[in-house]
Amino acid sequence: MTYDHKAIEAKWQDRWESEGVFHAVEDVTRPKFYNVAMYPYPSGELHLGHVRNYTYIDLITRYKMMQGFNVLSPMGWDSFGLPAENLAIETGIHPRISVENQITKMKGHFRQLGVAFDWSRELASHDPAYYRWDQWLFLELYDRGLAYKATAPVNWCPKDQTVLANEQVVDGACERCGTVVEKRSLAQWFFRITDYADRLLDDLAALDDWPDRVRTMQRNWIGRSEGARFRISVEGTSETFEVFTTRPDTIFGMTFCVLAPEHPLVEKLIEGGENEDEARDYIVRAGRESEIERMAEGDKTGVFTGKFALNPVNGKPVPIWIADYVLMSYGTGAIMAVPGQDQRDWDFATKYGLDIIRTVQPPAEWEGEAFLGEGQTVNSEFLDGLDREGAKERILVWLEEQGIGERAIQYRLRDWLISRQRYWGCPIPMIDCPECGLVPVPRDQLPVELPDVDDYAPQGRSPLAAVEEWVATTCPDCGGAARRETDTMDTFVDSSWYFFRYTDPHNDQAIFDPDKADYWMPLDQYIGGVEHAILHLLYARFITKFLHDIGLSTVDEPFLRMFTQGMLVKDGAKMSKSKGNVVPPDRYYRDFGADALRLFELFVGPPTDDAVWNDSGVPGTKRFLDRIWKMGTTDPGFVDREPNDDDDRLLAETHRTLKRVTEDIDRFHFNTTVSSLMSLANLFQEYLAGSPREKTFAEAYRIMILMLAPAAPHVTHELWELREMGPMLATEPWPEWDSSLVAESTVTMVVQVNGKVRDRVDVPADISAEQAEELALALEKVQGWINGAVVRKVIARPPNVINFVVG
RNA sequence: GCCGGAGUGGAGAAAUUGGUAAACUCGAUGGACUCAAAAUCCAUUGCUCGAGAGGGCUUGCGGGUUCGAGUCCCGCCUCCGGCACCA
Repeated sequence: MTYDHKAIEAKWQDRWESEGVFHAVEDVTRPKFYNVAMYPYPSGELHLGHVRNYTYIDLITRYKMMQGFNVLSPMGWDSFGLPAENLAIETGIHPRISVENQITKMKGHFRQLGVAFDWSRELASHDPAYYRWDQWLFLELYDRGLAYKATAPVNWCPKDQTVLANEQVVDGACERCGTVVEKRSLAQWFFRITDYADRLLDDLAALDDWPDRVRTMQRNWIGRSEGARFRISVEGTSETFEVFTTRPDTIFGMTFCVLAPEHPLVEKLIEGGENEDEARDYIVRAGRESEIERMAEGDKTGVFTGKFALNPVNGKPVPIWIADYVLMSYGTGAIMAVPGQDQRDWDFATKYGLDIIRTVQPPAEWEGEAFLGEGQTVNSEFLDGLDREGAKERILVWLEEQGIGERAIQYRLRDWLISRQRYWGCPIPMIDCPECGLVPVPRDQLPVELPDVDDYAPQGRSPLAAVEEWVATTCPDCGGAARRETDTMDTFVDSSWYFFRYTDPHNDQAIFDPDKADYWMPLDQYIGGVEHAILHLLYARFITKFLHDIGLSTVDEPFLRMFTQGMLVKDGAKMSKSKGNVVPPDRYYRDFGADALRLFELFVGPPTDDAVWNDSGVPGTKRFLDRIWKMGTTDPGFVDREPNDDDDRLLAETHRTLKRVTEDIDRFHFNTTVSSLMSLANLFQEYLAGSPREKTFAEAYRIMILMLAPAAPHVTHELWELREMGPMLATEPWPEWDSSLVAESTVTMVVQVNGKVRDRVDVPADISAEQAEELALALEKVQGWINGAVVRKVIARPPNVINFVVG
């Protein structure tokens, strides 16, 4: 017996839409619940991996709604970006057209899955009505000095012909296409996220409902180091350079200094020197190599500048070297090298025959290598005898007194490089005027719309640069001829604030109404892939803090509770379009229905873990739904009799299941939610096979339908209506369990002898230790195992277990 | 190298606090129904010794704590993820 899933599912999808069941309106009389799944890139296909995520978000939406919350669950599109643009290069079709087609397709998929979204708030980042506010946000950042243009060595992807943010370089390669990135020195736009490094780090501590691994990843990414920054002068000149160190206590062990090849002082140091040619040669080579190539060589390389630096503590001259193991992008691009206490400096010193002075006393048996452990400070004049912390404190005070340096905190986090030399993104709203310099586009001229181009192919500059009539403009300040910025923004700018826009998606006067944002923010639940643990989640936190600082948001953390779901794996790889192993859900909709598919995706394993797709699972969950359907539709009527033990047990088990299911949903154990419901259905089946059904069954069945509703909404809505159990199920309150029914009256007690299970016996739940012992000792098997020996000890944990220790 | 997480039957897995290891589902085997098949229903299904009654073993490996360990502690192995010349 099977139900007509096609007809039923289509019917309820229509009803939910036409009755606006999931349309959310601010309502101060009810607690709100803001529930968001990360907005997807509109790839056109919703595959089984996506289905898993959206089933989770939908289950929560429906469950919270039944619990009486005013739930907002919106959906939108991360529609700018490279995939659409690359498709345009291939086909010549404008990305807007392909993206909008794909959005239509995907909306159809969401509908077929029965996901409860509030479509009235739909947004798309490629829509000028949306990206206008990206540009506005950019200008707000610019006004406060948090958006700036600077020339710096940047990561360049030669395949995609664009720069990449630090976060988008994985193992030295482009995150998108896997091409090894090159270093290039280019003038680019940055957001000064490093200004927020401290807050981004400190506030992680309060995000208790985030997965620990995500918080750890962010903490490591921000990478806070405490130490000192101080100036070192170059012997025989008036030049100085600055270094950062976490070990100022080892300053007496500085036997040389190293500058990054890109360091601005390098040119002055080598010019006219004995080593000039060799040094120039080295700098050119280092500049050509990617970071991977540098590291692949293994061996550290460098070249002597010919100049000496003076150690500020004792005036001793030490050679200044250039080496690419010092990075221009971290700290000051220059270091004091202390080979005695730093392995990298040790390697370099031994290779080039430089001095090594130990300033921390290693253990007696210590041989070779830098010593990084704790020990007494030695060879360090006024620091001698102090431990690490004592020496650190002492030298910091000394450096500050001398006016040479100060305490400093250094972050691994770099500023966020947001410009891209690509077409399909939000134009940066700036104008370059030969007279006035960089001038922001006045806010009343926003949006700066993306013009059409003939050729999307990247050529090392944005395709926009070829659109002369667009680039040529007038300066808003002086009215003279000027040119527009042709780079577009990283799409992570679009996604760093879209959850604010959902709260007021149609506002054309402001980015959003702060009162509306105040009602909905922060998100009560955010769900997405762990691959966004650093990029998107860090950027979104940064922009939220900024919106807070300029008075638009009352919250400075956007996501109260974060959930990262596992991936769906097939043929040993994550299910994704780029891996070519996606399974579209269509066949499952057709053969088994969305409810069966949803149920299996919930059942397949713990939501946080990766799950392996198994094709025979969906028929299994469909069988389960068919059984539920059969129980509810083939009704022989109820016999009029007093409830018996079977009825009592049925109701009690139903309430126990209700408790378990409620708690499991609350802690995101959706797989056991489903298995509990299956177990209960098995009991129903057993009950129905026994004595004729009494009206207790109707109550148990009603609770079953309510519990199943968030997971399998279509078939449960139909049953609810068919059996005339009430108005629309979606808005029915979540049931509450009766604790007197949940409590067990009889428990199976395990009887152990020397820790081994020897028998089991049913006992009253409130049995005393004495009674339990008496009862257990009387058991034949137990007697057999004790066999006359002395019982030395009895551990009774009634009513669960009793253990006789025999000697 | 550093920082996380994981390892349980043929498969996915379960076991909120240290108290019946393997719930639930898939798969497999046998049976009922059927002319037959599908569907459905019933039974068996961790390994092992035993004709049976029943016993022994079992949560990556080796130790430990405990009356009792998948769960806690110590030492390993393997896999996955993140970071990685970050001074």
